[in-house]
Amino acid sequence: MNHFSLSDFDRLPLSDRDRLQLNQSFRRRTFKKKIKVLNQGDVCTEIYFVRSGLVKLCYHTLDGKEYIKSFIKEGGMFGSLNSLLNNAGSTFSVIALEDLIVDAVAYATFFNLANKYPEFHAVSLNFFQQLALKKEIREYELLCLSAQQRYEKFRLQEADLMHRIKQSDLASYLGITPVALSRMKNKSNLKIK
Amino acid sequence: MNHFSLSDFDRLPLSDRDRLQLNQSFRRRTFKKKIKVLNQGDVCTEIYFVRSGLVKLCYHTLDGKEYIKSFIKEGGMFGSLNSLLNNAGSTFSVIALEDLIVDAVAYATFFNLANKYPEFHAVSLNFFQQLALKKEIREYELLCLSAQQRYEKFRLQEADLMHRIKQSDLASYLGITPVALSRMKNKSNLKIK
DNA sequence: TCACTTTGTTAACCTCGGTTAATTACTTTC
DNA sequence: GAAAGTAATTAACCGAGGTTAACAAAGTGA
Repeated sequence: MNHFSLSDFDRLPLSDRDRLQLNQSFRRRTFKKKIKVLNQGDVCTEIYFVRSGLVKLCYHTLDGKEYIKSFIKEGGMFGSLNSLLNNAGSTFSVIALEDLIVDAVAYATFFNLANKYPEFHAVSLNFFQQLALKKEIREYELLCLSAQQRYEKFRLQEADLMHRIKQSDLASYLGITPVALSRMKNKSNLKIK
Repeated sequence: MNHFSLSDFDRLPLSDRDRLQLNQSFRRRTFKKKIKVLNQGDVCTEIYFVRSGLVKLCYHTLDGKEYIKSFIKEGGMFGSLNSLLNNAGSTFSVIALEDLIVDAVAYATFFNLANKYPEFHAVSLNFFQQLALKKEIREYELLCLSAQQRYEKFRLQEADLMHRIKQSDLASYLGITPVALSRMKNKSNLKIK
């Protein structure tokens, strides 16, 4: 969940009282690297704004495999759609890949303010629009591109993440094994030489 | 784009004048089977509600391959996010798989009414929420499930579509070739015997 | 600094799905 | 109802990626 950040709220014409309420409803939380921020299956009706650090959102299967949905870094946000919309357990876990600072806010707070301020409603609408668009792009990549093409795209578009994440996590994001990724990288190196 | 239909509007407490305007802004269109309803690359700022029939939303690649994003049947709706949100060309085409009746409405009409009626805003918010959720589920399937598992899931959850679509279109939706799907089907038949 | 753990590389082997092509079965259409 | 087009099946072959395992490299910690 990206394309939307805390600073979006600063632009809203809230009353002093409501702005205070909004600010107070944020709870700052910190997590050490490798700590699980959200556990797959747990209901989580908060939204998290990442101030610094990096997390991975990932599915864990019964046979112990991990598939990475997405990476969220500083400036981004995340939350569980299945919890927010269906009040059900999150379909994925969230794990800190770097020491993490987030601001958490209950989704209910959003709803209350959205009923009061049309501008706020536009913000939340925009958020879900951008999320749907982002998911659609990921769907396209998984459906139409080969692992090799997904790798090249990630390398170009997420250059800064390339040296912040483990190669095995990148492989899991691309939908292949670490062995396959290592193999692939060196094959394309040969072509360059 | 599903989980949202024309009947949602009937429940809205619009004024007589606005309801008339809303009803008048719908344009009924019909398409024969096999006709392209929307061409990949064209800007399309309308939303389509499917009254009867069936369409496929699909990506076409430069080398002539087709990948099916989703099927939309009567009661469902579709539109191009990239056109609605970015005023850019649609990333996919829409093709009628059966004779089709749709009601088309300009997305701008939505925006205008949403600014006027909070209830309307909730409808559009809900729409994008459900769309994001749907895309997330598809992402999960493509990332975590094998072709075989995706086939079984489709067979159970979209039973009515199984005999309305060509096997080659199902294969394209699952992300494999028609040959692979035929092979897979018969392999699992053997197991049943 | 030396042991220990984690991560990445490489090789051998295997499976699944892609490609091509021939064959059969079904639809259209005239 | 015959001809032409469209779908599905099957087989042979190939390549990408999975699996396992052994090894190397790089962190991490007492």
